[in-house]
Amino acid sequence: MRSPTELTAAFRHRGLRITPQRELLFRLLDGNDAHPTADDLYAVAVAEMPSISLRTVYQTLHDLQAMGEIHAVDLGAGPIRFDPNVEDHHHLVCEVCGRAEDVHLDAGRLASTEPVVGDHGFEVSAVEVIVRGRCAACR
Amino acid sequence: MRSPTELTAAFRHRGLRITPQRELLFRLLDGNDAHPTADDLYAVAVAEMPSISLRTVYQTLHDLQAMGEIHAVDLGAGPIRFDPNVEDHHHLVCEVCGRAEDVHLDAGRLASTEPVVGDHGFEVSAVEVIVRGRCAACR
DNA sequence: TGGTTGTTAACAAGCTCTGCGAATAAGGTC
DNA sequence: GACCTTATTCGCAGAGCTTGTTAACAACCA
Repeated sequence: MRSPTELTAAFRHRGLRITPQRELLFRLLDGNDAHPTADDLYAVAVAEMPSISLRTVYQTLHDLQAMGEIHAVDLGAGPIRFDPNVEDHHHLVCEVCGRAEDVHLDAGRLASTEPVVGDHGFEVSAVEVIVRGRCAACR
Repeated sequence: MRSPTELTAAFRHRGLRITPQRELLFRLLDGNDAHPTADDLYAVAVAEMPSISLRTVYQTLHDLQAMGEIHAVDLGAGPIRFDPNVEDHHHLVCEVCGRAEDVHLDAGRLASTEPVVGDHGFEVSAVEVIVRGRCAACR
């Protein structure tokens, strides 16, 4: 995800308006590597802006997702997480505490899935890897 | 998943009872590679046994899952799918029609994620790969 | 400043899945 | 085969997450 300042420009460029709610969410997401859920973000946002609604959080997250600024990640354990890191990376998910960490798997290694997939006549657009296990803290 | 006959024995062995509902679901899952949802299975089951309830379908799927006979797969698109194929494999998901196909990625290739993961102090129990794209029919 | 139009908040509802309890039926025993 | 014990089923209510709807509101432009 780009910086809040750049996002502001990008939204304006698309004819979208900049509201205090959106600015707040831009800030909360900026550099956030905690893989928060919509509800997580809402909880933090509401502390700063009591009038903000959960609906607006979802709305803004969808807008950002549509612009490719964030990714929605379904880790198969509860609600969808949002990830402002759109670089090529994957996730380690702790089966005990549920926390997710980023992991950078060798792209070349995964790229070699393509010939295999080719046999299926599949046109690949993305490869997601979820590594499940127990994190250092939970062992 | 083992055959319906073997499952019957396995359930009995565990002190679980064999009911017509369970027998029906064993049959519907046997060799089923369509990655059905609980509701999919219910729809087919109800055609044959109008009195069966969705609740029972979920219940039986959980039982089978607890016995390791099937896997629950969250493809990040709608409800959970159930997969009687518990061999080591991964999934291709079509972003257009939503269908899922099995794909056998080279295990050795994925196993080499372990040293990378090791840096995080993570104890790996499973690696799930979802390949997204468009299937042959949807291109 | 005023008008236009995108945004917000609140509420209701959809969808998937689970908890609960009474009625039912499987499987063992006599 | 009848009976008893106990697992199972069914139906419904409800939790949890997410989205649709709409009137009031506010950002932006002229």
